[in-house]
Amino acid sequence: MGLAVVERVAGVLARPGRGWPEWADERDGSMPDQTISTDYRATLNLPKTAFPMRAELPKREPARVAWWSERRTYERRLARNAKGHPWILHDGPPYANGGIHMGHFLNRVAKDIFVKLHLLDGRFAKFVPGWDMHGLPIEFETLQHLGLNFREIDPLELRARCRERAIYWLGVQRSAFLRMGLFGEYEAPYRTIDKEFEATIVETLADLAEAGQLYKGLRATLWCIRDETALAEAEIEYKERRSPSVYVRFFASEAQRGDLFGRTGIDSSEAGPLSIVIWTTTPWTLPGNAAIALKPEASYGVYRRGHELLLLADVLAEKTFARAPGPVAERLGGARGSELVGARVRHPFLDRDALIVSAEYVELDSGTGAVHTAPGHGAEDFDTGMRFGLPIVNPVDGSGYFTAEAGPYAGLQIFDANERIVEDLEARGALFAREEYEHSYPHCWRCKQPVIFRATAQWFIAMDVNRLRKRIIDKVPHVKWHPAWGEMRMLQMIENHPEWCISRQRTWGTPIPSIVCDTCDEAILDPVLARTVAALFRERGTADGNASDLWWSEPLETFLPEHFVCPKCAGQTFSKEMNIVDIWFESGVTHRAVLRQRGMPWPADLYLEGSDQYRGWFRSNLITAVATAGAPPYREVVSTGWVVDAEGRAMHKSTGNYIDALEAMDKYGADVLRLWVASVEFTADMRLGEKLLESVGGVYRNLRYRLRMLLGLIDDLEPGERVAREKLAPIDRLALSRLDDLANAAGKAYRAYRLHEVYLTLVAFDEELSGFYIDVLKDPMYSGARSSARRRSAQSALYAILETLLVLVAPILSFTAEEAWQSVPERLRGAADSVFDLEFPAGSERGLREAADLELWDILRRLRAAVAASEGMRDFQLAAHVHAPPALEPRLRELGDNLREALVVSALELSVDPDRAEAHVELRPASGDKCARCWKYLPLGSDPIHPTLCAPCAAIVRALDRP
RNA sequence: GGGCCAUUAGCUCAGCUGGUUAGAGCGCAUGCUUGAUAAGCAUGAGGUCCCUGGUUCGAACCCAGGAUGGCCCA
Repeated sequence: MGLAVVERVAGVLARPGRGWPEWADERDGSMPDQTISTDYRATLNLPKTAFPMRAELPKREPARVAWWSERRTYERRLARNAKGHPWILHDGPPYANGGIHMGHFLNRVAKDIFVKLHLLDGRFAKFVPGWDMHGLPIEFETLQHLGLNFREIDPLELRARCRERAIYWLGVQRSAFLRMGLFGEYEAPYRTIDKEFEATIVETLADLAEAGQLYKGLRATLWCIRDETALAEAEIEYKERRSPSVYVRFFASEAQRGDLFGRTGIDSSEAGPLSIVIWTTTPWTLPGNAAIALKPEASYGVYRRGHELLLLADVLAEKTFARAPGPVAERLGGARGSELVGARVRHPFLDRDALIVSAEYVELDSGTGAVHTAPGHGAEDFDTGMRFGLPIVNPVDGSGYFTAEAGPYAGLQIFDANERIVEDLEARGALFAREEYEHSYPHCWRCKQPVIFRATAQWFIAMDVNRLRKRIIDKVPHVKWHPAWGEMRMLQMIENHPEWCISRQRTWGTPIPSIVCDTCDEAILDPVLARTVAALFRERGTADGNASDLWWSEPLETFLPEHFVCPKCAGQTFSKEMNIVDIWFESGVTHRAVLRQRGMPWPADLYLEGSDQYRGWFRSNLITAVATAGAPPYREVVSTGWVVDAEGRAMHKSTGNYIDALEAMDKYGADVLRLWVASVEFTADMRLGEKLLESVGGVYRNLRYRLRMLLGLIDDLEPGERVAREKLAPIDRLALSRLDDLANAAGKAYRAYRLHEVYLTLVAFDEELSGFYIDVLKDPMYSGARSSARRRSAQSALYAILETLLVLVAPILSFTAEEAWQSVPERLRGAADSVFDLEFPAGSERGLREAADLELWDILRRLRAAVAASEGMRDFQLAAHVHAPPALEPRLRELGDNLREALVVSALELSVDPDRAEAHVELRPASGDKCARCWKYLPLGSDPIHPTLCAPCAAIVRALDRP
């Protein structure tokens, strides 16, 4: 028999790579004694698994994406959940015009995590991704690419080119999204160019028109007089330009003079003409003047300067007077801007008044503090005009010539008119001073000519018709906002925002099917016509996404209802208007175009986007939903912050701190980046940099190694040998109570969208698992008899931990969880082909038993920590004496040998100590000698054939020797 | 310029309605282990809780003002 052992030893030593290191003999004088003791290593049950230590994520992940796709893992799980309660995260469409950055990564992965969570939870969590594919940035980029102005290309041709471009970018983004490991209907996403989508847009317009929610009104737009087109902010370049800078007197009439004297506390006997002095660099806008804006809280004074009286801001008086030679001025009286509101003065050359109004934007570092206001010629002026009900004077035509409304200047080109106007002002005595002025002025990106502001007719959604604004505000609190301040943010967006202008004079988009009466010029958006248009889109559009080309390609008669007459003048001939709808309106109807389709309910359970979407998609969807369906399209809204660089600054391609998502995945692997998403508080801004990702990589490795250890420990467990929970060894039962606790906490955090809390919970458990439970189990697992009840109990608990941990971690570390699940012995995996076929642990109602278990678990951890932290001898060299208070002692005694295991000592004594409130451990050297096999200090030599072994080890080894 | 958000250890974050000595993980240092080994365990160092002022017996926490950064507007 002895020989048999020696032979076995020889076999062990001969195994490649498993010999003693060369330095072993010099290391410790006792080595000769131990040489034989190492021989028993082969009789231990050491961890065994094929799950590799090195993740090699960038290499392995793409194969896993293909694996999921081939096995249709998402689709099959969704089908299995078909009877479950739906849980729908409605996807906000990214814009299809570029590659993907870490902001996309965060957004997609956060969504994916919650989709997977709910799939695991048995919910019908169908996820239909979408893309926003129309709009100016794509049109702009395409035109630049072609080197053309949009008037130089046939609209249908331009639309075809834009469509190609958008579809190309959709493809680029989709493949990057799949690389991230996302689940969802990526083979059939929704696109805003789909015929059903475009039809829905137009139908929504029809509904709004029918409800009287649409109107056509004026709006100040940037306008290029050479190209005769409205421009968007993106099409503007700022260049230096030289303009006349003029200070102009607006004289008060006799009656107006009296009013102003009263307001400024000046004696009515004061002689001389009174005027308010304004400053402008665009004299040609003076024909459009309707008001003078003052800063409400600023102080204004009336100054005598020679024979005349001048009113302007006190802080700017000296500077202004210095521009025109004259006597020293004397302040006679004054008032706050707000006190002057409502007064009037005469227009310098037209027969009308200018009203004094207030505006916060008036600045006091240049000019006179009295701002010439022409609502037709400036965005701020326009808003002020709306607030004070000023006439929107628009005396300029599309090519930059004055109309009859401009009186004496009719027919003049506006910039040419500057000189004439200044001369006339001078002749009338209205010119206080003039200079030339070099300043930054907006120019058209295409023709490089200076642009102007011009009031144009646009389509609006009326926020206050049918109390729409009020109805929206009432619904906002019905939504659950994460974080909670989102509610206030949204309320402010709705309250403070003016009317929503939904028309654009562009080509790449969905048409607003409005028509103009040739007789009376009335613009009409007829619901019946609009529905005809939508129906034709559905009927004649193809899968290419060209349905709305029909508005360009077909004559109006195709759409016009029979016997249609102008509701205003009964005219019978009409023309198409060629406006497209704002893309925010397009994405604003995704809830109509996507939800309720393909078995999804309305409203959605969740919208999750960056915090810029309070202004954008959250808002646009809310408005169209309340306007057409009377309720918000979402039950809950989660907003995320922005990904910024390691120093907290915004990422830009131009500043070089930009991180490309594909490159990052190639370097770190999607799972490390996914873990980063969970590791940060995503409702605030998130910093990201190399160093940070390295450290997340460290946490990833920890998690991975512990999964590997669990896999290694359960390798030889047979399904039939799994021990029922009630029959587990006491410490294993405690471990499962702790596991339930984890599942509860993680589930709660997940469902509240507190990902970072999930992460902290998992990492903390992982530490506890590794530092305590696994450490404690090593001895029984390694040195116990292979199929002993003790080992099978421990393995059953470890298996439960592994499975639960994989489910908890799968939404985040999808690749790693799947890889680990595939490394679980097939016989244990049962019917679950994928980790995503498992069930999310149901929340347990924590009972008294569980609470008591957790308490005991913590006591054991504390006792073990005391042993581990003891100086000098360690672990099995020690024998422990636990002194327990009377209430605790029986509970510890029930643990039996598990108590000794938990402290990782060779021997344990337990006694009651009535004087102690807490258990206390006293340590002394263990008696006996180190067993060559299990390393515990015990009496050795009970078996003469195995003199270096303790009795239990000797019995195990003998059993192994039997054939 | 306005609204909102953030600021706690080198990094990522906890810190409940104000209450002893402000915690965790990662990283770092030191030691142990060599039967999780490109691993495991223990111990330790590390903090002007952004700043200033106020309220309070007591402030990371409440109030006011400011700084820096971010988002949305202007």
